[in-house]
Amino acid sequence: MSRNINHNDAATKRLLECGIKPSVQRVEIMNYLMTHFTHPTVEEVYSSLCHKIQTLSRTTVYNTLRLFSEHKAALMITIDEHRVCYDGDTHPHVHFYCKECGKVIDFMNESAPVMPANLEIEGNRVDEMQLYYKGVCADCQRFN
Amino acid sequence: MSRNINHNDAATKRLLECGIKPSVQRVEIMNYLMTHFTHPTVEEVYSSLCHKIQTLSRTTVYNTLRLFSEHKAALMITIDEHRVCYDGDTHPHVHFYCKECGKVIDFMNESAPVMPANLEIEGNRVDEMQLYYKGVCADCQRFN
DNA sequence: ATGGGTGCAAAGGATTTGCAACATT
DNA sequence: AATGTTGCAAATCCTTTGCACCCAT
Repeated sequence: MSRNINHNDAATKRLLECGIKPSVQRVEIMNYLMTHFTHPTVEEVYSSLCHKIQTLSRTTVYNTLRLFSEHKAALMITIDEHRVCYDGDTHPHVHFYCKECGKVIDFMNESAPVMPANLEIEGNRVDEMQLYYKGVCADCQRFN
Repeated sequence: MSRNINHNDAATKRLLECGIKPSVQRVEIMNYLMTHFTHPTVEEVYSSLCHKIQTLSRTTVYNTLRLFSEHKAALMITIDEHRVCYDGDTHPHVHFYCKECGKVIDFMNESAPVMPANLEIEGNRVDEMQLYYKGVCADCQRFN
């Protein structure tokens, strides 16, 4: 149980650093993101936490994850045409999407674009860069 | 009218090069993509062409654009969390998404990743790379 | 008691599916 | 005739919205 308290401390710290007021739900969702690197969807976060927080609603998960991404406390990933997913790791790295199974994988060794401060291109203010690769993952190649 | 015939010839040629059997609908949709660089959504393609092809259905536009992207005749862009859009220009270039108005803009001068042949990373077959920038466009900054 | 946070139910919207009609070879 | 293409209607699924309740300050 002390493990859990520590995790939640880290989550709370992260929220405060990003200017987000911690609530029970927000801390648990951030804790989930900080301990699961599976690029979860709203549904996955919801169904993983709804037992722990009995009253949790999907709406709150939607609101919270959106809030996180607006405060750069998490990354919103739109690589999957069907649904959005989130990443607790906000350091620049490449995401790979498997068109067969929908899985999202981190490519840590590929060079990812690094966001410079105050970038403006042709008058447009840029504040996020993401590099997406798409293809067929190792598992899906094996089974087909 | 001869202009139109020329356009459609180019569209037909492109379809054949990509191994897609040309039909009236497919040629018109490809022609639309090859003459409009606005990153249209399914709805935009549909409502632009439904007067010209009276019987056109949204289903066909969905099917056709998906087919195009599978055959690399067009690019499916998932930068907008709410809807997919398409680009007839398949040369590597960066896409910018305005979070305010949802517009997608090409950044032709930014260096974009170029897809090498037969790329495999950690066993995963990569066959597409896209670099997305997000922020607030020049117009939306002006009005806020 | 005030303001933000939460959650339910309903609405909205994009996309897919099943199937019948149609066109083309 | 056979095969692939189209299009309608319905279904599905993700996400947002409106509103009421609740909690903490």
